[in-house]
Amino acid sequence: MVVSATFTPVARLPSLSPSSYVVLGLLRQRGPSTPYDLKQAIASSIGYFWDFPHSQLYVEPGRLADAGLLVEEREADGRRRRIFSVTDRGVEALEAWLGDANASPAEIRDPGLLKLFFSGSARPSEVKALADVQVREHRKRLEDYEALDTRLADQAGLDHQRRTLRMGLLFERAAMAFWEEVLTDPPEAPPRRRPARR
Amino acid sequence: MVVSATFTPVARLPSLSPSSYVVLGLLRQRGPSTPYDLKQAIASSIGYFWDFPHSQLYVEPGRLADAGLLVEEREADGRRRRIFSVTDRGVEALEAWLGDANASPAEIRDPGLLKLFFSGSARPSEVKALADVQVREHRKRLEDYEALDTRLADQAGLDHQRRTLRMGLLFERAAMAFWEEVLTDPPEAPPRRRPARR
DNA sequence: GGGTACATGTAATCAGTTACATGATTTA
DNA sequence: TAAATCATGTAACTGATTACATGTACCC
Repeated sequence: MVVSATFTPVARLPSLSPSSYVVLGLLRQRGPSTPYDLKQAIASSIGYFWDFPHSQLYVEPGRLADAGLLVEEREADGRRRRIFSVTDRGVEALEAWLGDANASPAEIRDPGLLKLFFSGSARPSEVKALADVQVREHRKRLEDYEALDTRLADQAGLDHQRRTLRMGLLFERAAMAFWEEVLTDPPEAPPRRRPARR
Repeated sequence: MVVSATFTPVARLPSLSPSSYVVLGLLRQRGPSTPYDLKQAIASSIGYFWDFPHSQLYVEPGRLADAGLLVEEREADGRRRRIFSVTDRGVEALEAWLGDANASPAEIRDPGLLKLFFSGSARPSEVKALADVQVREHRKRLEDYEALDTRLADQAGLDHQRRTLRMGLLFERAAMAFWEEVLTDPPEAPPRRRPARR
């Protein structure tokens, strides 16, 4: 006779990515939500810092559900949308992550900065055009943040979101100052390089 | 008799990613280089803002070479390393990119901030621990940048690199101030949420 | 009732990451 | 000459993006 051993029926945790935690964390904050709800929530908050296309929000929750961290339900009525909720194990996973004070370092992934870095060989007018656009875009973003901040200030219980936004404000202010400086005091063009090969 | 029409033998440009431009731009700056050279160069400069694992630096140049933007040579001697150089078409592609003043917006991809955002339900001590680590890490990073800046100041022709680094300095200073503020004036914990489902 | 914007999802592709594996050089 | 570190690469996987496709609600 075969004795069935006790084993955990839960799938091995596929080490979770930042996007997993965004999904997990948002569901925790908001309670049961559809992918579209998440999309909306992201668009007006954490998406400014960590964005991804909406298609992810249909795939990633599925993964998390497979891992037992979420459960999926279907609406009964017409749309039959998928509604996800965090399970106890999901909360555990989230809290384990939050409880670990270590985090890999920030990366300012900024295509504009990347261009500046490589603009040594470009014409000064191009650098100026770049900086112009950047100042405009950062100003716009800054205004968005300020409006958002005002909204958050009214509501209780959103202090962590608001605080995170504050870093966004600081960043945008720094970026604006930076690009204005590029305009008023442009970097010097280096001596011409030797021509490329071939 | 078949008349061969004029056509461009160059492969269709697979729209280039930021990493493509990092490779292209570095090769332009440095002249012919091996993947390892690039790795070194990235580690002490643009990698702080836009990093990727070294394996990419063996794959991506291959892609660019297929697209006709680089040429690959082999060392004749023992190691037979692969040496890549930018072609005229590569320079064109790079300059087209630099010449376009538009750039998609920056994303501060910061796992630490992500944790803060979702720490509403965490214990205050956890937030404190997080902030402690962040202050330490940002201070360290700031020191790195300052050392790097001193080195760059000595050399001529690196003004654009140095300028880019300046944004890094501004960011790190802002981040340090921010996390110190989290320590001295922690965000308020929201009222307890309803328990998760299941 | 036709158009437009919002909403919902899937499939194919591709870039990026992880893991592995090994070779070459220096140093103890 | 063994150990350690630096250097070089590939393969498999999987997460992310792009593109497509269609459904539903609202507005004129």
